[in-house]
Amino acid sequence: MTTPMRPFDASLPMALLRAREATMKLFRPLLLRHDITEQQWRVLRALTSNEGPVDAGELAAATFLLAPSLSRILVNLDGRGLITRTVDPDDQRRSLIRLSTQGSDLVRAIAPESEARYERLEAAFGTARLRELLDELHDLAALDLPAAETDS
Amino acid sequence: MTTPMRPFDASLPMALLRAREATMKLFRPLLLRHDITEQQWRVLRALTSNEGPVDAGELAAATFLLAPSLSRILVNLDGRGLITRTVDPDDQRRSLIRLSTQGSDLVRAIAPESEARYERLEAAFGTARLRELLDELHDLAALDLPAAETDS
DNA sequence: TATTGTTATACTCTATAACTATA
DNA sequence: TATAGTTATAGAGTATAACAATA
Repeated sequence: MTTPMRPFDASLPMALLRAREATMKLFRPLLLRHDITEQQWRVLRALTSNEGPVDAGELAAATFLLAPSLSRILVNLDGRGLITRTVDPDDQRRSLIRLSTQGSDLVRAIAPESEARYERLEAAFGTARLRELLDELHDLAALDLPAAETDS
Repeated sequence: MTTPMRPFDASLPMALLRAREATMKLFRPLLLRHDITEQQWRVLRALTSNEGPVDAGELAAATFLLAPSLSRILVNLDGRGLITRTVDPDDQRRSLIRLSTQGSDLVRAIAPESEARYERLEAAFGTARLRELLDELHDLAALDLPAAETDS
């Protein structure tokens, strides 16, 4: 007897992708207008959340970017004057990244439009319902299932 | 008064990405071992769901791939003998795609391992809870919010 | 004329490995 | 020796436009 795959529609990764695409459809035009890629925006957002500076490792983990990808994004954002990078005096291998004034200004410029779109989504889906969904997604991400024994 | 951004953790797109990454971490090694990319797998999975052939347009919509990306993936899968492409006799502009015997064999070979991993996830998160989450994600994706007036 | 799919082109990100500097 | 970050390299996908064939 063979093991059939569950229907494509019942696949959790697909459901997450579908939901993410539907959500991003609302925000993409906004980022495009400001000439920011999704990944660059994730970096700027992560930096906005933190008061102080963040090192590259933390930033990579928070944004789900690989170190080489992040490295290039930081070169780009630095070149555009949106972030500053300084060497950590306590550990000179570490690079401390923070939003520049110009970077903060950009986030502040995007914020109202972004929030307005978010509120439309919230109104359409339901505030309480959205909060519960966020909780469930958070718990799902926290599962941290071990890789199979057969994986290297 | 400025509009502050909501915390990075409370961002729905980030929560969806985080959850998707956590989920895919379980399946990626499996695809890697079979030398299939995530996007190629989406195509194979979409073809598995459908009994009959599917045209490229439907496939692109189902897999969230742009036409040029799909086009290259189809060349690759065709070259590996995993799919067949025929011209639709009723509309010769359309290309009808279906899984080849070899493609079906590959999906059948991956299915048991994939399902085993899915069941571990289901057991850890809860079957009923997962079903509810899938329902909510489905509803979220179905919202289809209109782009803002300011978007072109 | 509009649509379906492919090809062209430039860019970004992914992924692994090698490298530099520091610890 | 190990770690943090960058650079090298190859490959895949994104995105827009242009194109050929068909409707």
